[in-house]
Amino acid sequence: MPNPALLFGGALNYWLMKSEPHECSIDDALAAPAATVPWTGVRNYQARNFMRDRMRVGDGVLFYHSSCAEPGIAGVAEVASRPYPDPTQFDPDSRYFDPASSRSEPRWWLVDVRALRKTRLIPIAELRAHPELSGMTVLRRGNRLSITPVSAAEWRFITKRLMKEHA
DNA sequence: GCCAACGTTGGC
DNA sequence: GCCAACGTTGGC
Repeated sequence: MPNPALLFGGALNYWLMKSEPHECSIDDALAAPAATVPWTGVRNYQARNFMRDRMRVGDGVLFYHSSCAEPGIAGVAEVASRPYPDPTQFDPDSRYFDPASSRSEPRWWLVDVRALRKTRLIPIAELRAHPELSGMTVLRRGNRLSITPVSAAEWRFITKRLMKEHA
């Protein structure tokens, strides 16, 4: 088995990951040990597949606050672990418990995410206002995916331009 | 709280 | 395997 980094040309991928700030905000993530949090609770197959099959340690992450007063990008993070089974699926006391899953055949996988820095909040309306970002998956009508891919161009535009502007 | 959009469930 | 009903997401 060749090194996956060779197969993928060593190129990193970029992602946008939604978190509800009352569950885990960018401040919460930065305050965690090693500024790292397990991305628990994803119970959507497409989002799971991104974490389980596509993410690599070091991938860039736009940390997005959702279901809150000010939805938008709140910080920059990175993928900090390889995928592993989400422990909450085995915990009967967890709201994410999945009785249909088993330790021998886990259904739900996650990665650890390390917060790198908090940024000014970039509201979703501002993202929509930039034609450069019109192709972003997260902006698509009716999108509900909590994890979506971000292109290298979108990543550059957001991190190098929007994050340097003032609100 | 509304509601569009979409994923999941389950009867057939 | 179809598809109606239902549940959830998440911006507004």
